[in-house]
Amino acid sequence: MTSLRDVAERAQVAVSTVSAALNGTRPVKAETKRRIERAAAELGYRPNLLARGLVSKRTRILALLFPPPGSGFGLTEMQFATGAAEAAAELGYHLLLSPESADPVEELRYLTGMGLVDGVLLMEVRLADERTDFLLESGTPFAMIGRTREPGSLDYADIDFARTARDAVAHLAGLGHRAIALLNHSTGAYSPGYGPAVRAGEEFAAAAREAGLWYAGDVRADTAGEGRLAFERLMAEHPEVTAVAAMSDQAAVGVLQAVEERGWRVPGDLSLLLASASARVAEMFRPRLTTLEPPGAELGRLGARMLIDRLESPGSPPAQRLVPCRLVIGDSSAPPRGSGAAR
Amino acid sequence: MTSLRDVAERAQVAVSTVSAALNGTRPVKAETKRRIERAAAELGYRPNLLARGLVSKRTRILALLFPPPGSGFGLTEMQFATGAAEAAAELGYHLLLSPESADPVEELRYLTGMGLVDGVLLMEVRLADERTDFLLESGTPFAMIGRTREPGSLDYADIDFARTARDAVAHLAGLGHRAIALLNHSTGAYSPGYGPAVRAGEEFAAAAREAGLWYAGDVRADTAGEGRLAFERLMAEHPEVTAVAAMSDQAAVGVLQAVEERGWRVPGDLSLLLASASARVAEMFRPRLTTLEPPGAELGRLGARMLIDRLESPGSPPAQRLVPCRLVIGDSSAPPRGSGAAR
DNA sequence: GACGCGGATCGAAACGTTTCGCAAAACGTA
DNA sequence: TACGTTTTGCGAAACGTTTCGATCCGCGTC
Repeated sequence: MTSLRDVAERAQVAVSTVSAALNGTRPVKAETKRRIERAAAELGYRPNLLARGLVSKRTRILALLFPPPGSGFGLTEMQFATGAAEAAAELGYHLLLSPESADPVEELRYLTGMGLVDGVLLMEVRLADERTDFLLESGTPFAMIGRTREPGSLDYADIDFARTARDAVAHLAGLGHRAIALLNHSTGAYSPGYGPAVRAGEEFAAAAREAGLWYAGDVRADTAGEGRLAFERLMAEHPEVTAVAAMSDQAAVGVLQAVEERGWRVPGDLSLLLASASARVAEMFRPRLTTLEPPGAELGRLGARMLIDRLESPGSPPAQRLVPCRLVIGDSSAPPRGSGAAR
Repeated sequence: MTSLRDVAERAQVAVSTVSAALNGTRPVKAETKRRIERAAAELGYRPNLLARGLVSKRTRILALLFPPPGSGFGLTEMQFATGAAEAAAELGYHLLLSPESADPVEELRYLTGMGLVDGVLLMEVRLADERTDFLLESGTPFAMIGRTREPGSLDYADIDFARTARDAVAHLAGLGHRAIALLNHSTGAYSPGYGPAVRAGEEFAAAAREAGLWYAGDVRADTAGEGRLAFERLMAEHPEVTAVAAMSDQAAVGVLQAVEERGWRVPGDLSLLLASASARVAEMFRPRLTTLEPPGAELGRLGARMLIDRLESPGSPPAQRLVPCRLVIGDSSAPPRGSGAAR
């Protein structure tokens, strides 16, 4: 491993001069600089990040905490990670992928105490999240993908649920639907206060109200089995519902089962929207589902970028970005049954 | 940030003694040790990884290179990452998620040159892979998820394609199929020599031969459109084929389209297997597809573990593990058309 | 009572950087 | 020529560890 000293020797200057020349920390005579750069290139010199980090207290490493598997870790969550890693790499940073153990706060204490990471990127943020409390208290810079209930002046990138819900509702209302339902995540599978579930619920309700649509909100399912039952119950209690938006792809599978069982067809008898699933997933369904595709990679990129901004200019105003899901129209949404148009 | 020196002061001993006591590097009198440990706990001391790494030349950080998005990065690939991160964490290591740029070797040179990572975990390995050449030459420890054509004494964890193909073929043969086809990845989308494509092709052919089945191997598709066309062509040329295994979920979508267009049903008229897709994905299809679920998380875990073994006992014999995909039987495989059994 | 020995602890050096006060050289001006 | 100013480069210290030879102490032995 070639060090700054080797370069200094070869270029016939002092170590500190090499450092200055290579980093542009202070002016170095053009000719000397050239000589140093040549020596560095010839020796294939690469600065040692550890030594640099030790003195500068900056490692240019970001940690991304990811929740234990099973808690709905899908394609979208992976896009957070790859998007963040890419944005970080573009800006000269690295991303550490840290699995979250049973005690996330202890995990964070450990992670930040080592001096290894400059900042933390949080995902799967809950409305009240102990992790943010710890990070605030410990003074560790961080940004969130998702957000707490009162993000105050914290940095975050999240889905624009308000906009997304209104787009979806407008799509359905435009087709002629008058009564819709949101098949939300079940409270059991996710810790209570799981942001997306709560916000989707609130915003779909608001959007439906604004559009003058009847709305059933408290229908919940996360598995195919649950989805089937939930849909049956919904139809029993509210037969007027002609369109359903499902938050979970698994639950959508159950709805399709139930639809088939009663001899119905999608979209003739029921319009089915998939909320929070990539178009790639929606394509696998028959018929191709209309979907609200979450901007996973973009949120990851934004999160990483705002964290880096925070690190490099700590005083700047908080960055808070909301990005709507993209409505990708498939073959599962059509005018409601009995409207005469499609059958 | 509390340092070794603070602990030493509080415990009234020398810095080096604290280091020895905390790491067990050399014997320290029980009472002294207790005193030191108490002081460390009271101060909330955490060793600084950078300083430690600087002298020990070991950071306990592993890098996982992941390919640029678009090259078929799905749920399985993500499981490599999370599995590896978890296994690493269990053993006290960290995982750096590194996006691979256009020049992977330069990327590696950079990554390993900084002294930041102890070893590298490679995925999406090709049969002839320049990255392994570089890593071997530079003496960087590494392990592969996947493998080159001649892995020699390299460490790897890969899918057991031979076993997987035989399981799949046995399943189909047992149902009565006599002629099958593998809908492989198209050569265009993947760099030539993409291991899984080549090995799946070879092993399915071998398994079919052994089972006495007629086999069509050179059918390729990676998108729905390609899948539809490929299937149509297959049926035109080889109408005797009654079962298809698709390597790509997208291609399977195309096959289902084509099946529907000709008024057929799955599995009555065609048995369709999904190779290399998680059961969760297979469930979204109607009917639920029979699938060969790759052991993504396990391969990730194995890869991380063998890399760590290599780091901690460099002389140990190479670890090479093959794990078969799990055959998850869905509703898409049944006796062949015309067999009288199912219709 | 001197000597040697082993266990326990200490102190200093080293890892590869950055940072900073200072000295040397170069230049312009009186 | 002498002096002040700017430019350029140097050397030492510091970051928080690990490592290793040196030192100190108590004890048994002859």
